[in-house]
Amino acid sequence: MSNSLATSHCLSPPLAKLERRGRFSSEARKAFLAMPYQRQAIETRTDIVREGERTRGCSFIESGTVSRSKLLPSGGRQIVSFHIAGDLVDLQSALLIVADHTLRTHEPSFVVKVSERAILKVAEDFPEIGRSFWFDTMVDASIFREWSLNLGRRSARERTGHLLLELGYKSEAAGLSPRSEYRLPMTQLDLADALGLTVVHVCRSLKWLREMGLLHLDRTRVVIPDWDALAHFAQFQPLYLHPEGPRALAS
Amino acid sequence: MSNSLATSHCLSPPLAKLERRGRFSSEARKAFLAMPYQRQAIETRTDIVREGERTRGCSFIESGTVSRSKLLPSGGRQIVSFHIAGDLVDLQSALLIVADHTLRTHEPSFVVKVSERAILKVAEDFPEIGRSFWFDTMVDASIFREWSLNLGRRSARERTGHLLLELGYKSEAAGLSPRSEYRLPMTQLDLADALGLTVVHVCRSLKWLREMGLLHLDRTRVVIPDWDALAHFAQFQPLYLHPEGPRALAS
DNA sequence: CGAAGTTTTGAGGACCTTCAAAAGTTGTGG
DNA sequence: CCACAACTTTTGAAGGTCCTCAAAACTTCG
Repeated sequence: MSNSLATSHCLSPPLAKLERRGRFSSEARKAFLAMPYQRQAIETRTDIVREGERTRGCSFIESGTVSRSKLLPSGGRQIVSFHIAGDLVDLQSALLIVADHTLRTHEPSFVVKVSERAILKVAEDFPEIGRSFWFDTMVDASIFREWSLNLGRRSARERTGHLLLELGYKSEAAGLSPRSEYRLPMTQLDLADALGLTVVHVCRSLKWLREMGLLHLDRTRVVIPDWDALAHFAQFQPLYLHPEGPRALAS
Repeated sequence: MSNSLATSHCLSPPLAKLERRGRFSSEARKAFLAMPYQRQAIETRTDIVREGERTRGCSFIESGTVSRSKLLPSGGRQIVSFHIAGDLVDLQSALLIVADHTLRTHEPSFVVKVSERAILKVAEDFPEIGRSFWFDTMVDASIFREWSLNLGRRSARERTGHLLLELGYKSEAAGLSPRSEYRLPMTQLDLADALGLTVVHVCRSLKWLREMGLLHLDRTRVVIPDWDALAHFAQFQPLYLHPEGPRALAS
């Protein structure tokens, strides 16, 4: 748990993500990077934020993989999203007082924590940053809507394919890998919890996708040999990720 | 389609919703109500915004009921949320350039449309309003997460009960009715599209809930005779609606 | 009053789950 | 570096939830 100070390149991944959608002024950039933070190395399968607890600061992912999940009293778990390097995975803690879901790592990760106050201040002082945060929350919401569609209206095989396409797409957008070949640190049980299925059926769905030539799996490596074929099968259209970025401001 | 001008009480329902979570300064309130708008009467089952189209202005609900839904190329439809009087149902159009879902009325409704520019300006000029918008988007996102849990991990009966509890809760919070007795303008087909089920199975689920004494249905009227019993059965906990409101600003 | 839409019921079938166990992989300590 | 334990993936068999197809009863609206 090292402390702030000095050249804060730990905040670069989230800044880069925000700036993919539109450049900031250099003052805004400077103010963003000047936020005090704490950097933490988190090991695999460790909770960063727990459902029901009061929020304390906003966590960004510098590197690694994190999921958001919700628990049912009866024991069921639903993963509602996966996040990778650069994701502002915990922006909601800036305004929401109590966490409605759990954040947990799926591989050794580095997490950068900034106080809510600093987030809210930089959002207020630099409206371009405030809008960028708001836009990020909107895209998040859009992704949740797509997951509802996935869970409610797609078959297990389509659902599985769709998730793997989304992960590839986001990985490429974050500059981590080509979209059709990436590392997948999640177990099939994790995938099952994200897909609203059982491990057994995820395994069978993956097997079917492999047999159809739509997918190659090698340990933790996903290869999508024909992106368009799988995208067609799973009805994947990246519109919901809003790659077009936010509305440009007219004068 | 009457025009702006004069005392704008059409914007009162959305303003009231925002102020439930924390009062605005009188200048902020005045600026909010001073936004130019268009008021439209929309008949039942009419699209306000269509998936894939460019966004043009933000719609608020003055009165009525509206759903958000996404379509599958294969014809499936998934409703991802329902909205009632006061809901800022279309805030995302302020920043998202192309709509990722459709907004449609479920009863005759009055909708108030404000330009994105006016929204962004009032959010910038009054940070308290900007934060309030952002908070609203966050709560929206939280509700989508809960729907993912609902679709992925609850049985048809639990799912159905959970939705009816959410609608009652929101209806009471909006000051429209007691939570355990409200009007439901949606058909069972609509509920099916929201629950990821078929009409047939929604009908059977409702029948079962009725037989268990957890629910009374009288035409368009829902009565929940024992709120706690149904809430226990459906594992409904309103935490995800964040009734506690946004973080109060220190200093 | 007739037409269109909505709700309800029945019967059969499909998709996904549950339970169980084997095979394969990863991590740890001796 | 091997041995062993814990975990993960895979396969099989049986069963249940939810779907499909079909049609009747009921409601709404012009």
